[in-house]
Amino acid sequence: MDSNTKASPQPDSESQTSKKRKMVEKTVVAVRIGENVGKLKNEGLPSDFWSWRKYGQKPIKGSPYPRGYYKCSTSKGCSAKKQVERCRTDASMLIITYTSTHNHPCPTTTNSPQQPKESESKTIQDVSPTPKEEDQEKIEEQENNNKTNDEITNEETFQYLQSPIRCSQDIIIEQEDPFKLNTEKSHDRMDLLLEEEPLCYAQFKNLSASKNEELDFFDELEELPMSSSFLHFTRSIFSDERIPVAPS
DNA sequence: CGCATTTGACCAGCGC
DNA sequence: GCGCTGGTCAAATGCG
Repeated sequence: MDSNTKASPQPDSESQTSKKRKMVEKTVVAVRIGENVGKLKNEGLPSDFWSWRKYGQKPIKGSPYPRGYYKCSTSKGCSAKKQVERCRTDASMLIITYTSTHNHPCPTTTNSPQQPKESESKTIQDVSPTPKEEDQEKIEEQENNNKTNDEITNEETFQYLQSPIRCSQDIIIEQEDPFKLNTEKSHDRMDLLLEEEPLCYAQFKNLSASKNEELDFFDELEELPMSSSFLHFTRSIFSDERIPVAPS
């Protein structure tokens, strides 16, 4: 687009090195879109704090659903990308793969026009003053390298993420292992799995009026938080308030 | 009119 | 070395 041309796909970051298709920093997120498919934009594609521009779509072999390619349009020079595809066996599951990192602060913290609600931003900042995916990537890198208590930390995070939103769907991810394949292949542990259950937000809203603004934020944007900021965010909120989720 | 999305083509890595 | 597949670009189209 801007600097990288088609003819010479200069790697945006060192992580991409020379190999185009090899071992880039990836963060995989599984999102359940459920009944909101028709309601959400882009077939229920949840976005995060950044705005994304779709630049391609390709049918993926072995999957009945195409994969969409998105670039971060929040900042012009941002090389952050994400790929969105549906789970082969469960159309209600979206698999979002984030690659590269944002080279700009999260728009949430900068009062972006996309984030009309200020209260949410404040909340996020409270939880994570520097919500950068970069941090997350680093953390994950450390976790990969140093499998000590860091791993435990990650497991805790994973549990935190799972706990409040877990329904019966976690089985799907356990069984359906588009990530596990990747994990086995690259012996790189799955960076992150976050299941999204929109119902949780609705229920959460009912249960916690004080969090109404945050819920309204997600509800309004229909977004799925996933990055480090939201790891903390989710942990902070959900771990303190274990909302029992009863899938209806 | 401007911007985002769609879609086909092209390029490059990877497996056989 | 060849073919396949994934990833990206860019023109065309649609929408606000």
